[in-house]
Amino acid sequence: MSERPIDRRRAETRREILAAAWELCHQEGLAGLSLRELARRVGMRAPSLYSYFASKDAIYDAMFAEGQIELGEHMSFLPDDDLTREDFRAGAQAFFEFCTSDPVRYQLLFQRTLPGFEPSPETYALATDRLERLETQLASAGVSHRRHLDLWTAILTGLTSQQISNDPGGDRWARLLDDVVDLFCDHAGVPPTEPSKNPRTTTRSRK
Amino acid sequence: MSERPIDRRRAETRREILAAAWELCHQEGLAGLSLRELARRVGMRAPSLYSYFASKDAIYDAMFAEGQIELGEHMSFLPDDDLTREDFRAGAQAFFEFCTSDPVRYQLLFQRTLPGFEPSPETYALATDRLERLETQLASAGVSHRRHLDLWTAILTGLTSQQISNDPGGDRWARLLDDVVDLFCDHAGVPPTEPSKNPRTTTRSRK
DNA sequence: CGAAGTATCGAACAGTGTTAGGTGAGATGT
DNA sequence: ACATCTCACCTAACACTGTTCGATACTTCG
Repeated sequence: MSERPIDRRRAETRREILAAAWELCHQEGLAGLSLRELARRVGMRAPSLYSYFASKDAIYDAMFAEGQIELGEHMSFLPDDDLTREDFRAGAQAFFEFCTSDPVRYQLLFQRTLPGFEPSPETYALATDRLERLETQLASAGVSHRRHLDLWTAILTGLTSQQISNDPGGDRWARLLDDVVDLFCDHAGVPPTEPSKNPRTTTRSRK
Repeated sequence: MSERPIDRRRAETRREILAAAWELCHQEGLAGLSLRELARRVGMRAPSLYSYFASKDAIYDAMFAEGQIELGEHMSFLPDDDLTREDFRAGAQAFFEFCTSDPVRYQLLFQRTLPGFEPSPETYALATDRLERLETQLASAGVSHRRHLDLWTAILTGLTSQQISNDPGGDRWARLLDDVVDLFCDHAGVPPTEPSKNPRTTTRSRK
């Protein structure tokens, strides 16, 4: 019923526009997205884009949704139950790597930076769903207070945004990651993974 | 020489423009600053502003400088030497309060949000000076590793930005502040203020 | 008073997102 | 096969933006 080839063609063009939008943003910055330039890159004029997206913000919204889905996929390797401290480490690193690998995407997803842009309810639901999943994951490790969830998000976004803003391409804050995870886990009551007979300090894995 | 009344008048108008710019940004958002509207509010037309500021970004730059100076004054109650854990707490709270009390100013000072705007070298020096002062303050408390300075800034900005973005006007992240400061101080080796009966981590050892 | 300096203005330029209305091609119905 | 309809795309235009140019008043000074 909705398999009409005409719809397939439309969806294909939509994807093409979105891909060009990402490329343009990577080149000119997130706010440097110009509809006339975007249209030129896909062989159109600016007004023609409006038959595929209701507005410029609708394009940002679709990009936002894409980014959320990508993040979900990037974090999907984590189990839903019985998270260990090692999982916390791996999760933090995966999130950090996801963010720093594409600052423009990070800016769109996590910084409220575009003047006037707000994700639509359906798109925003992707973000809250992801946060709900994180909530259950933390709960499975015995971290059930919202205080701890809030602390976890604040720490992770704090590190990543400092990394992106003040040392792009470097590792000045990336190197703090493991220590911070241990700090959080100690505070939140996530037991160390290795059955060490010396629980005084963090078990330093030779890396 | 620089006391000519004509210069005083110019400086006065400059201040008037800046005040109107802050007010306009508070109403329309940081990016909602329109030169024509700004000029209208001070009884001018847009081109006249260019005899007081070289560009719109120059206005943002002056606002950035004002914000940095205000932050310096807001944090000036802290001593330069021998910071106690109580000082860390008070400093964190003061910074947090400064940021959340004016999200627009926070956005200008700490988020790289305005497309294309970068503070001028002289203005940026205000920021680096402030960070240097923080560095010496931390060092006076035995916290001399750059890792710890970076961790401190990441934690504070992480908490504040989460507070502003996800719970404006509330206290969801504000309530975490004291715990986080203690967490950091324990990790960085800042001794507790009270002479506790538990001296496990009180030794101020430099590594 | 004339001259110099200062403050402000209108008009215009090159952009921006967005809307209205029109054109031509291809699919569809009879 | 012809008429109809849908879809994709266009041009023109609007209201806005920051910014520049050149001219016009007003102030101050020699």
